[in-house]
Amino acid sequence: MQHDAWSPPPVLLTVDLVILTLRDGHLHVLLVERGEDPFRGMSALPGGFLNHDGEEILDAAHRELSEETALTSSWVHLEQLGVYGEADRDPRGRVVSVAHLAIAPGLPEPVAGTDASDAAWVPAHAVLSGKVEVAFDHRRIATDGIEHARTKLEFSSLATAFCGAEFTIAELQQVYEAVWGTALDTRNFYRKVQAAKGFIVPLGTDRRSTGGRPAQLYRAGPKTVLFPPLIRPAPPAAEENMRGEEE
Amino acid sequence: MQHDAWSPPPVLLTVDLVILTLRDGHLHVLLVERGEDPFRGMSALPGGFLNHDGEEILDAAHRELSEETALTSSWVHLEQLGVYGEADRDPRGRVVSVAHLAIAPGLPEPVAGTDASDAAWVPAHAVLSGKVEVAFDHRRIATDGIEHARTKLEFSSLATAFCGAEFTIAELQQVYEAVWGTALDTRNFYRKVQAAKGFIVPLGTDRRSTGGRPAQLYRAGPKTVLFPPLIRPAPPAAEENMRGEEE
DNA sequence: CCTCCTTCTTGTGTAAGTGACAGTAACTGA
DNA sequence: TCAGTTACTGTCACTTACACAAGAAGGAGG
Repeated sequence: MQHDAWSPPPVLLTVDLVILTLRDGHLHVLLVERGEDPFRGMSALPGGFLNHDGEEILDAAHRELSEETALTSSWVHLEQLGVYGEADRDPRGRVVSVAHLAIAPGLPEPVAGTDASDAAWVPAHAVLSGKVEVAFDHRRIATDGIEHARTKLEFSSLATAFCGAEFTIAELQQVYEAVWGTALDTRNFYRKVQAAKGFIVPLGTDRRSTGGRPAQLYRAGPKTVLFPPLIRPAPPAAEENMRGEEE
Repeated sequence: MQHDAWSPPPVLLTVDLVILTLRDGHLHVLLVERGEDPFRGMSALPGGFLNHDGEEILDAAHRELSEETALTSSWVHLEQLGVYGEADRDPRGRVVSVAHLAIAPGLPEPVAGTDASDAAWVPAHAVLSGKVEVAFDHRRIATDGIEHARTKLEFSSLATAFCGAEFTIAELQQVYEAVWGTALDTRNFYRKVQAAKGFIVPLGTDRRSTGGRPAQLYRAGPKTVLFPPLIRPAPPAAEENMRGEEE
């Protein structure tokens, strides 16, 4: 089927990042304003081409992450999300993007002064709902990334990546509430997170005065998979009445 | 940072397939014997380069699937698994592989007479344990694919992809037992699969004589996400005794 | 026709988990 | 010490999960 004269078509690889963080109790995504020509001036996910032929994809993701944010690679969760390679997704030609999901503790400073013309934290719902236009197929990538994070919060200890090294259970609950967009019962939350052994480990009763009773501090535990998981409450939608459908 | 003279390094894209099926009650993976030069003669996952610049990745996966198996694209589950692009994974140069997971109903015939020198169904445990050597990083890809399938069996209706259009609950249970490698309680299994509305729908009490009582036939239902999920029983390993760890 | 064999199908009791609910504990500042 | 703020906990009703064994429906053979 393949002649010796035939050679496979080369493609260009980019790395795109869905960087999530919490700001004032809401989930935010980092978007940059494109300074280059396709979609110049439009918002887009941070990302870029491989630097050189030998650069590892994950290293490129780390590089882009530190270029766009002032984050050291530690304390940042970074994982591969998937490939987006539709033939017509980039007007420049065949560009295949490896999307990554990054999660970082709250970064109050809206990063700026980097390669990209401008960078800003945008509320996640603004991207999901389409209020903010984004270039390429980046809305789908962001949507997939956010949904991935929401699901992974249920079954893994990913939520601790939104917090710093030390956090309180109340802060952890805020993470879940912000990412899922739902309110949770405090008492049940306490019971569940403490029932999942290895999720969080208590530190020496440190305190953090915020005007009330001091909170116990915890750090992330060794386990990355949560058991039992924290099942996300079903949204009020999807009510399907099926009657006469027994046996 | 990037000069006008700079241009991103091109890479070659391949599509690799982890094709799973059930044969005599055990999970099998399709491996081909490589006829080309890197790792010639060694077993590998079926796959290949993009045919031309405009070929969609998913289409390429379908093409490779039908080249290696006599399967029509219908009745085959095919989804993207992830990207494997380490710089030194292919001695020919920078080759990035988009791995896919394919699941097909039992194919008793060991496929042959295709482009690849030879194709054979290999028991999954032989690949996982390293008994069978495979080229490139294909052992990791296969391992990831199998683990992905195991997890997805819990939360999606993926198991029906291992069966034909019609199946009995006992056959569906065999799928779960084979993929997970564990025995399941028949009564609880019946209750659970029937509790997940939209998972399977009964047909008109057809029968299939196997010497015993005829079995009810079912087909896959409309729902792709299972609720409640079928939680996989924890393997006997991973017993961690943590004492004095209360409160 | 009866019996045996093989396979499919079902119910119950108990243990654990889940969700809804409100009040107490610990500290700060006036 | 009193009010304000935040952190933390216990119970009860209900649902779900698991372990467990007997009956139903057909085929084969006497």
